[in-house]
Amino acid sequence: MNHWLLKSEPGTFSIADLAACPRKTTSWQGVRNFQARNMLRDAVKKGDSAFFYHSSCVVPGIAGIVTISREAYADATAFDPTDAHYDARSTPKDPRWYAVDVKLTATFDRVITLDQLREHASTALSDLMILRRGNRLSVTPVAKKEWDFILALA
DNA sequence: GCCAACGTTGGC
DNA sequence: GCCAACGTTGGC
Repeated sequence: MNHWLLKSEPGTFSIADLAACPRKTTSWQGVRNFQARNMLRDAVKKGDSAFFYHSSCVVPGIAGIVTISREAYADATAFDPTDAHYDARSTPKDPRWYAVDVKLTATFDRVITLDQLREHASTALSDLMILRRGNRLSVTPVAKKEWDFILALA
């Protein structure tokens, strides 16, 4: 079982929005970056856990945990001309973009803030992608050691 | 709103 | 295949 970190802008879709979804489950769609797509399509497996990260907001940080409840399938938003994530180059026969389903399994009482994570940037979390300069990937792997360390901060 | 740090596109 | 231009992300 692998671990991941998924970014979402709470102004667009927050952990509270996920909590309000039926079965606390939603389709994680709209990823339009090839590196992130490759991870979603090839590496993210059913049963994997992921941190739910709030980005581009007042207090960026990890707000909770989701589990992958369905592995990669074609991202339908790419086929919808009225959708903000429409991509004419993606077709049902030859999908360019993929989604997975995630289910909310934990909401932290307090967000583990980016500042908190940074306190360990030169020690336990020195390899954490989210702390790397200029990192923009919306799907990044989290090593088991890092995962356990971060969990202890919650 | 600014800006650094990318990723993507397209002309050549 | 190179690379300039452009677009996007995301913290501040």
